[in-house]
Amino acid sequence: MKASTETLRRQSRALVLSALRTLGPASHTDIAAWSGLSSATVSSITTELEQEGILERLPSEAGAAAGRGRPRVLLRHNAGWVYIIAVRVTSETIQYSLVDYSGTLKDRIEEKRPQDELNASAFSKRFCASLARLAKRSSLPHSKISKISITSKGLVARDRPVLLWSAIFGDVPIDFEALLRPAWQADIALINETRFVAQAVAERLRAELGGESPARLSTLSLGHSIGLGLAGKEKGRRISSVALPFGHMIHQPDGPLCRCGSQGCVEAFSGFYAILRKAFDVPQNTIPAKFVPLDQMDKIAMQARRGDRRAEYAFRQAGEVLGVGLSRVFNLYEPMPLTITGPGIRYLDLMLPALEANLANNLVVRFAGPPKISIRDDESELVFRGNVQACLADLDTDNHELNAEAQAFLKVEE
Amino acid sequence: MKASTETLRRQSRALVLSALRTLGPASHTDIAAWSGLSSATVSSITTELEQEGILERLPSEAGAAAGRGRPRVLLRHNAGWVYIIAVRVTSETIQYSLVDYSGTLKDRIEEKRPQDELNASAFSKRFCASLARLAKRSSLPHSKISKISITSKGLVARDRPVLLWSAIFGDVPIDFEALLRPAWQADIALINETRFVAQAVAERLRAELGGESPARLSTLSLGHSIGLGLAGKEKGRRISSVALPFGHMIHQPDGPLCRCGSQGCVEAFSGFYAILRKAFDVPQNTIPAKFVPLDQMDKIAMQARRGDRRAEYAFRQAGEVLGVGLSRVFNLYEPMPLTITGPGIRYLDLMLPALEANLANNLVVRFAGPPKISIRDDESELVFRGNVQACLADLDTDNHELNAEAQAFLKVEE
DNA sequence: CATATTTTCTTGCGTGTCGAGAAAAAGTTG
DNA sequence: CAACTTTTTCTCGACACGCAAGAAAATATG
Repeated sequence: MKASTETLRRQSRALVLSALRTLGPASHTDIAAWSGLSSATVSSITTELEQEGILERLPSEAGAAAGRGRPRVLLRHNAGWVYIIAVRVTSETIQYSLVDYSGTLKDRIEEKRPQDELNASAFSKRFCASLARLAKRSSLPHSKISKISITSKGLVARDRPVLLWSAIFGDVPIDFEALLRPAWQADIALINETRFVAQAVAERLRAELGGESPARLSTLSLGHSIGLGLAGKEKGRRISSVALPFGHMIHQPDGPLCRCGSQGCVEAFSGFYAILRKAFDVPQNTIPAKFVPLDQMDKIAMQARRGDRRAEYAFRQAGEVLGVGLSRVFNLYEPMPLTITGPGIRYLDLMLPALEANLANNLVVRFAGPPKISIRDDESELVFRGNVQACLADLDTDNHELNAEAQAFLKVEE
Repeated sequence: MKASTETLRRQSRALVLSALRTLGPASHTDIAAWSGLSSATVSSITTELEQEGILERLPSEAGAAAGRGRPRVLLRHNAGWVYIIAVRVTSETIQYSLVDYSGTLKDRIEEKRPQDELNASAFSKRFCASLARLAKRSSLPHSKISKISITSKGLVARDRPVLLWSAIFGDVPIDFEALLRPAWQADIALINETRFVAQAVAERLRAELGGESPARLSTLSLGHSIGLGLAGKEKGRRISSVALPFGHMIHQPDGPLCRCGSQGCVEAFSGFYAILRKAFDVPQNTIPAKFVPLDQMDKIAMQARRGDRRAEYAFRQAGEVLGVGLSRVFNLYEPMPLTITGPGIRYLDLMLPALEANLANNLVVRFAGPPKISIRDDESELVFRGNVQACLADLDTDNHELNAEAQAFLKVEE
């Protein structure tokens, strides 16, 4: 709505910071060239940011490739300006990562989740303790942590960091805001992890292909549960992403029972437990297993590859349902490239033909042509990177309120 | 990305114009209060816009409710500044509406489509002729028409005004850009009509409820085919909307044959022809009828209400499929209020219970609660109003390039 | 040590928004 | 009818932003 001259400055500042994120350490002229801003504007903004402590000058260019003229002054994010903590919660482990403002991983705690800890309050208690330990270990005051971004599977509220439904705690909600606010001033975010897979893949593609990267892309995560992420280039060079609760989209109203209590969700056809259930011909409304060991899945896959009809059909059906589901998504959004990740890619040979066939059987996909499908086996890394990239982009865009105290401090100094 | 001081002016100008759209004729102070801009800025912008001929002063306030102080100078859009033509193409009729810049309908041509005109080139020829006639009748030069916005059902390309697939012409595309560019300089847009139903409903709700209006809403159009529109409040007070090709989302991969050639589309269960086919127990892969007279549908409905099992089931299944389909959409976006329009609302009593039951059976909808459903019987009016509102909002936002010649003209005058 | 080269930094200008107050145009009151 | 009040419009000076151009800085080269 109303935009003032300060809005303009904000945008330009964000643009400068964004230039440094994608270029790495860079000089005035580099930033000006990349951003389209004039050299004068960049100069004014960088000195401002430098005084505020957000940027710092690189110690000097070591003379190596110095060239002829006045030596360039390289700028970069001041790593110690603020920190973020990226947490990844999976059903097996929790990973707490401390990351500085330049995006470098400083410290990490990984803990196994006891498989019998089905109690939300025990989980919460340990969660808080580990978080505190991580900050303490680097002797960082809590005020230096500007964002705690938690990723998980399951259903996440849109507007609050609340886990509404998860495979482990079911309908017992976990409110991370209520949990962490007492001890932390940081921004607290809870995001479905598949979103960040999409974010990371899109970010990487943009870095590689530049303007040629696709306007939108999707990522599918296969495992115990099914996740779908979408990423798109918004105006202003930023990449935005969402996670869709694809796993709990109804595929067939009277279908097999899902962990969420509904019948016929995509997950109830294509999740590991669903494939297991089908392969062993267990009744379709049996309450699903919470965990399926990978080697058990491997065994079924082996049977399928050897020609066992039942096992083969279990995987094929999983692929079919994914294909139809994706065709629905692409129908509503638009056909876009697909990247598949997660432990389930080990069985992709058993699912992909059915997936592709069903994906193509749709008016919109027929017109746009079949989307490119690619596979990545580093889901964990992608989730982490995507999370960090999104957090840092957030900070770059609106580090203005946050730093009010720092700015006041500077004013006094003058 | 890069924003300059001119960007700022653009935005402020758009804000002023947008204030006048929602307030009607208004004074400086009104505009300043509504927009948050200062009185000085508004003054500078309005005199600018007035000189360019975009705004005009209202002839004086007739002294009636004049009040005490200096009399207000009311401003409004200069109706004759530019014109738009809004065209609505349905399978039965084509409606061409000439609308001035203030949003007033100036002239309209309605023509029946010959039911045997299945030839795209005959259609195209008549289309061009009628459009030319409309402009000529008001003796407007083509250059005064700044936008021709066509609405239709069927599959529309995202980035070009091309009708890719339609019930009548099938896969024979109609490229309105190629068709109209020779004779018109106007912007040419082709949009699925359900989008504008959503736009109009959202716009109306905002006018009635102000900030209390829902952030998002959906509209479902029932008839020969099925349409779904979504509208949402974007930042900057504007309402944005999309039409989703909901009718051709696959409901069931091996389901009945759809007019589009796929099997199991939503339309193939819930469109009029699908209900007819089911009620008469015609084989599900029979090539669907292109038109179903309303009185024939009425007859089936009558039978269903009297207890005919087969007819009743045909409608119930249509409702079920719509409900499951909507649950999928709400799962991917978010649950939101639903407005149902179109000729099919006459049979809603036969479909609504099944629709509601299936809509609720979903994890996401279960958490958000069942969406409010309302019914409107003025689809035609909504499509028209939504189209006009969207066009005018577009013009208000970027009438800057368009008016380059007018501005040059003014420069010479000075 | 002067010159070429490259980058950084500064100055002046045009444009945008805003606050405050002057000017305008009525009604109100003695 | 003239002075006063009220309400709105309009103008002016101050300040912020971005930009083009050129001055200044810092180095390599001959």
